[in-house]
Amino acid sequence: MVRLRKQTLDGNVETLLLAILEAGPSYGYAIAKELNQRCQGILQLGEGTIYPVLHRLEEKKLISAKWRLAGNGRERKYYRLTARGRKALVTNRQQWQMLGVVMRRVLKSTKNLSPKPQLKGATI
Amino acid sequence: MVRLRKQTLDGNVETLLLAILEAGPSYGYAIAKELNQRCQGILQLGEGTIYPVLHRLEEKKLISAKWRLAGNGRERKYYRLTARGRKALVTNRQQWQMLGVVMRRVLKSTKNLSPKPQLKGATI
DNA sequence: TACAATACTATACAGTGCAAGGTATAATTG
DNA sequence: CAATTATACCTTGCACTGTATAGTATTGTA
Repeated sequence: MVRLRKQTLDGNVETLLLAILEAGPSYGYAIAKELNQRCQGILQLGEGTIYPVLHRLEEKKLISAKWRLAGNGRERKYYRLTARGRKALVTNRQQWQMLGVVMRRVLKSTKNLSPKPQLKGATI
Repeated sequence: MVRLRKQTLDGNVETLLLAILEAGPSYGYAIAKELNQRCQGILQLGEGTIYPVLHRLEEKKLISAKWRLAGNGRERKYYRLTARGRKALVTNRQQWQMLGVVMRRVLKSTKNLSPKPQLKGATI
């Protein structure tokens, strides 16, 4: 599997988790499954990644947690988006879009400049 | 100016610098100017960001440096892409594309699920 | 004379992903 | 019954990266 490197993903895991919770409350284990299934072959996030991020999001009050007993007799910690979390998600989407603009502006334009240095003007 | 946050940009500055050097050798101060001009209103990288990154890239042998005296009597440290740097840039572009796939896959699909919970079936 | 622009450097901090290791219960398989 | 797998959570500590801060030195301009 061609994996996404840490550095590339950096700063976006929070956004991904918020986005998944946007669809409705869920818990860590399920979120991991969901995410990894959706990004099969590209991304594989372990629990060591997801749980700490969830805790951070809770600290920042972007999500809130509630323990609940599931049908299978297991305790699950359900998370849901808070109002602040919803706002943050909007911001994060914008940020993501802006990053796209920057990356495209730089990655593309240099590509075109490099093979044929400068054609303008009569000289050459 | 609506700025790109560190976390959003994280892991991509190296790619940006490599991309700019793809067009030909340059030096820190000029790279900064170039980058900031191209991303006016979105991105503003200080020297405290760019120089350390250049040093790291040099350590990793993705770029190589050579001091040269410029016409204005100033010493400039010119950087150029190495073979490894070129390869890294290719990889980074791929990584960037993959991140796009992941983000779109997650950010979009949840958006559609959230407003209207479940319409399939006859109940509701 | 003072200030801006050019040009580079070093140090130290904070945020983030994630590997590694741990606990505990239910369900399945040998 | 024993062993394994799946479920479900947690913590500690490392490495990487962006960047704020501060410092040096030269040239040109007001």
